Amino acid sequence: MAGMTKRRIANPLALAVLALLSERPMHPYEMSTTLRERAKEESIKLNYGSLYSVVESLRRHDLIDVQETIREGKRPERTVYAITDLGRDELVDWMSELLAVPVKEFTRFEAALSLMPVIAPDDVLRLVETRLVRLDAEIAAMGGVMAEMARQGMPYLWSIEADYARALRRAERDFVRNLAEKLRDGTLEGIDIWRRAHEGGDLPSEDDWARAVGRPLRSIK
Amino acid sequence: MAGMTKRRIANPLALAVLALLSERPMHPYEMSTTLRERAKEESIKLNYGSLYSVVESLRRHDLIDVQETIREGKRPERTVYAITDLGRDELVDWMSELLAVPVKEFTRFEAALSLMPVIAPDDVLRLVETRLVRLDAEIAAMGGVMAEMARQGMPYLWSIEADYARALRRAERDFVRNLAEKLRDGTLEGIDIWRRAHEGGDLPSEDDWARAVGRPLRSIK
DNA sequence: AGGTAAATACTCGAAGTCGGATATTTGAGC
DNA sequence: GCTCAAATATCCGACTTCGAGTATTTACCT
Repeated sequence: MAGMTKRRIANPLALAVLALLSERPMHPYEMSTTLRERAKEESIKLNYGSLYSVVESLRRHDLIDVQETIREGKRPERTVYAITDLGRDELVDWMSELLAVPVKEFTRFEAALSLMPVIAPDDVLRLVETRLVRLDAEIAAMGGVMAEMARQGMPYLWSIEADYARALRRAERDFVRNLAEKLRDGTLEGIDIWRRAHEGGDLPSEDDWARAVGRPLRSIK
Repeated sequence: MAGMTKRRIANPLALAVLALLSERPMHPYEMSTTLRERAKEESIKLNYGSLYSVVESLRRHDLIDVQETIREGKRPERTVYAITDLGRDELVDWMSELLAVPVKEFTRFEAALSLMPVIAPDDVLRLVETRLVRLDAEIAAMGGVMAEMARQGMPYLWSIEADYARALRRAERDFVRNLAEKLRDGTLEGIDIWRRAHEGGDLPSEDDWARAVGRPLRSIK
């Protein structure tokens, strides 16, 4: 259970393939349409190129097997795959690890926040205000999708990942709203140095910060 | 500002390189140590192999330039790079887009949630309870790091990305806590079908779900 | 003086990722 | 019965990513 050894196959799409094949054998194209039908595309990045290489990789590692290769008329051949016992074990083990062990995810917005001082504070304010509007719109849209799914009689269990995504977006929105306020009223700690550095027209240099703080800079951690 | 054309260079590490070179010219190894010193490694995935290819890619696109190549003693050559005007524009444009436009990020936990029914509900409960403990520990540790940075006189601005990461983790913790409760007291909608499907020893099939709901399955969206 | 750990500075190849190209068949509308 | 869009099913090559390897120099300890 949740063996922490580095997994040779890491793409979540491979996990989805194992999950689908644990229901019944399929060929890759059917996997892609099934994922789309069940709206898993929203939570697991699916693209055709990756699908076929991921399937081939699973086969090489004996987690799935070719069941048959059929050809109907002159269409391209369809190769139908089935999950192996090894694949079933891997599915449970991998899922257990994903559910039990939080891992750090590197998001783009976090990267941008960490480099924020390269943009002048007033410009940042305008940009995050724009983000705020879009986040609110997105959150509302997510609510709409979930309501529609409920209306169609689908259990919450089917859209739980959407609910999770919305919870994260809400947290982001609250954070951004708070940041915008602190930028607007000037209470963000460090904003004075940041603003002065940009007044000269240049980006703030390491020295600007060093002068402002006690001086360390080379002694963090 | 924030031109939405697909960026040929997408790796956030390239953004960090542009940001560093906007301060002063550097060679790649110095970039890596500087990023580490400033704790940017926490928010921007850094690995050596990627660094050198990303730098070469930036050079090919004329966003940075070779300034000089020096050799001290018998050490390997150091190639020092400088940002170009084009690079400065790209930095501002890219940063603006990252700050203003929320994009969907595919997290592993979201993928796992969407495939959750392949594990029996009681097992899922144990797994997410473990996650809950680890999330609490992680959130506490993040608070410790931020407090220590503040103690050393560093402005909040320098650890704002850590604060954001913590806000997301807190939202995740609240979500997971809520999920665990609903699993424990059986109020999670759909749990009965889920549990019955696993009682037979098999994983729930599409038909199990189809029988349980109105029947559509092939008519979602 | 000798040894070794850490720091310096990159290089390489295997593997994975991605979007678009390809080639056929079915279906809907006129 | 003809055409054009959509569906069916996969392949390809350019580009990235990643971890591990290489080779030297400096710093420190005994």
